[in-house]
Amino acid sequence: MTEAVEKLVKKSEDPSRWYLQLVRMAKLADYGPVRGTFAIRPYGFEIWERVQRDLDDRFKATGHRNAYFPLLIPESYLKKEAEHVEGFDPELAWVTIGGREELEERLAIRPTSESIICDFYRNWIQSYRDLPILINQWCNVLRWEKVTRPFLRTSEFLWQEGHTVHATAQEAREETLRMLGVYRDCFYEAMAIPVLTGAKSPSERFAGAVETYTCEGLMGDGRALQAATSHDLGQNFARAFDITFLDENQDRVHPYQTSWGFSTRTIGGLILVHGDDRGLRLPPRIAPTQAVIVPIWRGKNKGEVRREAEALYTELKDSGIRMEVDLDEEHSPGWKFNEHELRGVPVRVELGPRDIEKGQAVLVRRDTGEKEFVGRKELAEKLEGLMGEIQENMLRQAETFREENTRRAESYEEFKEIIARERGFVVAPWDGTEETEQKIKEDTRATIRLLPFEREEGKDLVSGRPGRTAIFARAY
RNA sequence: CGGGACGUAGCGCAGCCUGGUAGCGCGCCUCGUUCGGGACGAGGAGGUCGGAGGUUCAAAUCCUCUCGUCCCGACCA
Repeated sequence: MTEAVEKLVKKSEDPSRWYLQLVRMAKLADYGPVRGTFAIRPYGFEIWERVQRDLDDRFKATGHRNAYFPLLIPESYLKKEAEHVEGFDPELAWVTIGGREELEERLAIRPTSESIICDFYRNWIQSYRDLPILINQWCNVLRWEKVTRPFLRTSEFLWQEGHTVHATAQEAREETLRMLGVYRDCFYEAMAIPVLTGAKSPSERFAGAVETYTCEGLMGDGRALQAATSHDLGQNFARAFDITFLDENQDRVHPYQTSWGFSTRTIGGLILVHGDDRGLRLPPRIAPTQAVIVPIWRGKNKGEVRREAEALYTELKDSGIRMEVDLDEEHSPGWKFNEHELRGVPVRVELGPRDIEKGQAVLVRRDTGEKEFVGRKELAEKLEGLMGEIQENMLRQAETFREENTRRAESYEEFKEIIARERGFVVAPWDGTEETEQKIKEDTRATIRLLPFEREEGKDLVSGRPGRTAIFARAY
């Protein structure tokens, strides 16, 4: 390897620096002038578009429709739900001047849209016949963050927020869990990230929610990432915003609401879960380019190789694979190999004079590095099959990693040692009190990531009191 | 928001201590030779030294403030 390749620090040596370098070298994002603002560059945005499309299809399939709500939220709206303001107050950015006039009431740039959406919903909902309301919004939000990193924590970020309204508590709860499942499927099937799902502890709940459910992924450095959340809001917001409807019995009652969100943070998760020392690795389902053809030519046969590469490109593209052909004449094949590996392209197709002679091409998998010679006629079919295989293998690799890094702690000593030494997920009983949760956090910096749905009883490692199993980790 | 480090060409850095005409590597542009794991030669372009104020005949260099970045902690998708 040459020194240029070694410019990317090893993931295992300095994960933090590796991440920042990779984001810039792979042209995913670039820093903005204001703290926490970033430009998502075309390659990064294409990944987001793929994820977005996958999720959006799933939302539509479960009966949701998209809409758009205002960016600016009057202060008085935010204040209506007490817990909600308190939760977001430290992170708000305010608009106080419009044109040249000082505003009578300052306007918050949305950190999330519950409050302003509820204000609309109050007017839109009169009767049980208006329910359920199943609306999703794709937008940007702003939270004044102190410590930021591209994708993982940015002041402004892109996301999707679903806001639904239901006649009964039961329906709202079902919706909350349904959307958690939708996220889970997207992570597993599209992003090849094996997330764990479960409920949050009360202290980690969304401000204003009755219950928060989460998808938690385990990153390559053993830290957990909250990747998407789904909230059962109960009647909290309906009461605060005075949303009511007449039910079948002619009684005026408050409806039940949910909200759920998934953000560009997941791109950070994708990088951390799948990336390696050579750079990014993208699952085929969301890779903007699924296979790249690198022609290898010599002076005398350049024209021929070039023509063959172009023909192969057209042929494979027509068979439905997202192809790219790298006809750049300034760089050597070796340079291109490294470049496309850095970008995480799932398969490289090498085509040189020897291959043309033999009527074949060389396929190299990004996930395993395996090299294979394939006859020209079988190429399209082979590639198509490879996409599925790579997708599956990447999920399997991530799953294996997660399993190897999920440990049961039998004593508090052991718990502390695991967090200090290996990190990863630690499974241990919790007595349900905030005191023990807080103590563990102070001692180890690990927090409860989730309470699994499968209830398991046990004795709390700190207090000795009876409790249920929780999953702990140090989080991003 | 605390503790530490750092802002000099697109990227990585030297110069600062001891003030005196801004440098190196990579990248970029042109031409030629190359091309199966980051090719080579020759020419060339590019910086109000993060910003503001101060000290000085003179500031990248000294002082003050400010903005930003990174690492380690407290809060969050």
